[in-house]
Amino acid sequence: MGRPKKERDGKPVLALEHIVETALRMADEQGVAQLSMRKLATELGAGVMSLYHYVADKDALVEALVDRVASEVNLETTGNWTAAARQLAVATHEALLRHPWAIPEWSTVWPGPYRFALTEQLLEVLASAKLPPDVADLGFHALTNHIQGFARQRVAYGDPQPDKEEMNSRVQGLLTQVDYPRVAEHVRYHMDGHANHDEFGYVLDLILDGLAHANEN
Amino acid sequence: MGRPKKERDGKPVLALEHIVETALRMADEQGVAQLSMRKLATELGAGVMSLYHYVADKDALVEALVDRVASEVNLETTGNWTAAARQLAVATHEALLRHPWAIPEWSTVWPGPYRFALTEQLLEVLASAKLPPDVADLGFHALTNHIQGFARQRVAYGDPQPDKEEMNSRVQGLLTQVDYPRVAEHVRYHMDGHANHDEFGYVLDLILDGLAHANEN
DNA sequence: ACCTGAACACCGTTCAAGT
DNA sequence: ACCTGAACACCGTTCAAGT
Repeated sequence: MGRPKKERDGKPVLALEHIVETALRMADEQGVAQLSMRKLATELGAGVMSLYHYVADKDALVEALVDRVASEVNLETTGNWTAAARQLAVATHEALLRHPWAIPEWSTVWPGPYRFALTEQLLEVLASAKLPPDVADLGFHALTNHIQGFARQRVAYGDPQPDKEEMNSRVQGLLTQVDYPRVAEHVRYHMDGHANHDEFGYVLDLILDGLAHANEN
Repeated sequence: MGRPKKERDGKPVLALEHIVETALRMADEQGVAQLSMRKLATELGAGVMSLYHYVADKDALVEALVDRVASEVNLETTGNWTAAARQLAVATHEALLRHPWAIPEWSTVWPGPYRFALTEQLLEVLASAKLPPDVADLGFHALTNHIQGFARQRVAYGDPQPDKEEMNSRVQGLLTQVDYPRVAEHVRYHMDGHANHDEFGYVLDLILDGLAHANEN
């Protein structure tokens, strides 16, 4: 709002980090869809075009934002490869839940350095397991799909999103609907909290056990 | 282009089906992101605002488009429950590959009737397996995540997309990169076609076998 | 019922100009 | 190097009006 504008002493007012942090906060509050270069600039107390000195275009900003989310994932792990893979998966899952707008972007957007480092780390952990190459590949994608898929699902069935309050009323409609009894039953199952609490970890262990088991044959 | 405009005889020029089919073709050609109400109207030889007599807003159009993709999935199945689940999964996977722009929308957008019918059918198939409720739920999400995740992955590693030719050059850069050796190795593995061809079916069977096996204990 | 153009309130981004 | 306003080429959608 009524912030000091322009330069202050000789130092730049803007900085990439400042831009990204502010954009992240705005995305967390209203979703990426609602984030615009113009709103972001206003929030920063700068002219729109100033942003373009730090970021090539809007896509690059979103990429930076997603990578900022990736940066929250702790890459240090302890224990054997299954423990390590589990830690990476859980940490990624939690980072995505902290920034739900990032879930659909996660595998759509070109990865930044943090995202690459995370992928590298997970692949490295799987490599350390000395699995047959095809099993390792399959395991990587199974883990990856599970991380994203579950985050999406958890947000969908979980707390109302700032982004989509319309959706919540539609979900209510579903429950009193009669055309799709199994769907209604399924939604009710999740709403009652039968699932959510640690289905993520449960399925994760199934995948990891499956991989470890494949290694013994 | 130079099409006949306005009414012809007494009949409406536009029709929801015509709008959706045209929009679908445009989305297939250029991606949903490039699709605009204005371009669509021009393509149809109509004024922009005419569209709003058939569709509430742009979101509703995209929902209709995604449901049009869902409508391509054949719901009739044969054989036991694993065979039936397999058929639904494969048919969905194929429909998504036919319309890659729909993959990120698939679980983001509110489902239309065809999508609901498909979900209902898959849940029904799983219900017929008489699995314990938690296993059925877990199986549903595993299948669902696998369908989407694999379609996404296959498009990412597969043929160049009309949408994102910039990405293809970035992938090339990755291969000659040295910072992320495991990532480069992984991408090369996929590019060499070691995976893609039927990893989808392979992992699908792992999931189904796992569910069937869980049922025996 | 069906179709429409003008107008409004937004976008991202190019350009030319300022310090 | 850093910042900027004006301008351009787009958006989706409201409104009031036409048939």
